[in-house]
Amino acid sequence: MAVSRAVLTNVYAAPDSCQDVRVAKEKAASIRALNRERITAAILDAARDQIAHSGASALSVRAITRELGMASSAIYRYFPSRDDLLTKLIIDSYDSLGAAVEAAESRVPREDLTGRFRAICRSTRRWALDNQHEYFLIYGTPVPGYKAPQDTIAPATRVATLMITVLVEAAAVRATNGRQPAAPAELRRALSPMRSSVPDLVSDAEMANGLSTFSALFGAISFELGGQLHNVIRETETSRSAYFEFQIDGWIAALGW
Amino acid sequence: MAVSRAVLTNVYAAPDSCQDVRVAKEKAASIRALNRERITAAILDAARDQIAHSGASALSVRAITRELGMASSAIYRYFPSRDDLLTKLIIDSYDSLGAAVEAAESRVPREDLTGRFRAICRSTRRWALDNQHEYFLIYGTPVPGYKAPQDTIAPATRVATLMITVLVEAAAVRATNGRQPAAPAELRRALSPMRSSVPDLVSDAEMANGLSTFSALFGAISFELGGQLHNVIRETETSRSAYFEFQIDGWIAALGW
DNA sequence: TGTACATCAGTGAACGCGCGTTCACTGATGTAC
DNA sequence: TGTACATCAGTGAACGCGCGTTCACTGATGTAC
Repeated sequence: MAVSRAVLTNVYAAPDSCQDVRVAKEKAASIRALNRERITAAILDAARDQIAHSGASALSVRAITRELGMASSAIYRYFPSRDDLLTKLIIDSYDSLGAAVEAAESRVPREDLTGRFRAICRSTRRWALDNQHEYFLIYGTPVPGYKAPQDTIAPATRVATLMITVLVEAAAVRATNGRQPAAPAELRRALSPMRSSVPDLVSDAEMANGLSTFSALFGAISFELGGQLHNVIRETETSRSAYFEFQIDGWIAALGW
Repeated sequence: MAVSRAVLTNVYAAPDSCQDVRVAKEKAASIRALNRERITAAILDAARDQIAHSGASALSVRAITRELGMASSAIYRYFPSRDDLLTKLIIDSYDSLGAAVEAAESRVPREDLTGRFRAICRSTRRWALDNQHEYFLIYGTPVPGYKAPQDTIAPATRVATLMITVLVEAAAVRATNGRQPAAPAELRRALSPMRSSVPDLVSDAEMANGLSTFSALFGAISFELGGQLHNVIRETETSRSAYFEFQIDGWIAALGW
């Protein structure tokens, strides 16, 4: 009980700092609202810790509140149910990955298309290695019975959107050199849902290729994290990245850039 | 209780058939041994049903015994613990996939290398679509805290072994046409664990390429099963396979065959 | 600036549930003579 | 072929645990006058 209090006190004590006071004034935020933000963040942090330690399926609201030193019922002032908490964590994971990849990609000169592609691949892998359980939370086994709500869609597409952008610009470069052959009707029909969010400039084959490369990227990462490379690729970071870089070269070649 | 009995009776009743009697004679199997086999199989079936319905993490020995109408403690006459049961299921899944892929591959004429490669890809996907939860049991999120024992290794490598065989034969064909350039030292070192089970005939680049293609295959399948193609590729079997066939062509091209 | 009321955060007990595993037991099957 | 003993399969009660969620409550913060 004493320990619990200490944790909560730490959480409450934070508003002393200058920045927090400024923020409080700017937003005209009440002590209540500030604490609410702070504790919500503490809950999410504890939840992420727990996922990182024992996986998403073991996520338990009781364990979280225990960690924070609060009554197990208190969490219901912040999240209506375990599922809502899980949804929030999923959205945050997508956003965390999306932000990391966007940041890395934006540091490459716009005209360096393969450089931008490489940056996307590398930063996705980097983030996955640094956040293994969060990676599997969003790209691992679908949780049975869990239906992803609407709000997850936008964050989920950030990396794909970036990839498509690069694909489009590459197609623009290629387009000055000549037209592409038409894809078989069956493939064209298969791609129709994706077509609606990709300019006509990108041919069907380029689109399908890009998508296939995209899933290959995640396949490579899942293999590495899932232990499928055990006894196959040396278990050092140097070797693992050397093999990954080899793969990037292959993907670029397959894209015809 | 009455229902339970009925279920068990069904299980026990089976030895009436000619085949079972023959098997019993051949093996000089006692009624006890026969029942043991039958009930072990019934437990595994129920377990697979449960996995197919609610995923591996929800696997519960109590639910299995309930389904079979036996006391929850009875299962400990067959499996020492839940973890051992899970291990057996994992091994069976690997074997089921392995057998399916080997069967499909063996039906293609030996000299048709790309045909054999195609057969491996298609049958892997087919099996995964038909056994989604078993697929995620072996290629999905690693179960936290679960350490795969030695006995899973051999079954786990059946598909990969098949792939390597085709790779080796392709390298033999290629070898008559000329030598391959040496791979960078870093990549060569990264591949060293795999090297020990692949003949020198296959160059480092070919090996790395094959492995990368292999993970791309599983990436593609995981994307399809995991719902990542939702709103991207039309949700019909025709469209999904058309896109998959397109990918196979890409992989073959990337392998340089 | 002070007071009265409304809102909110957090508590602790309880509900009802399911889980894996152990244990002493009974009755059926198998084995040795 | 029959008997005596050993092995095995299955039972049902119990242990000890953790879970998500509800509820009536207390005390602190916020708001309107």
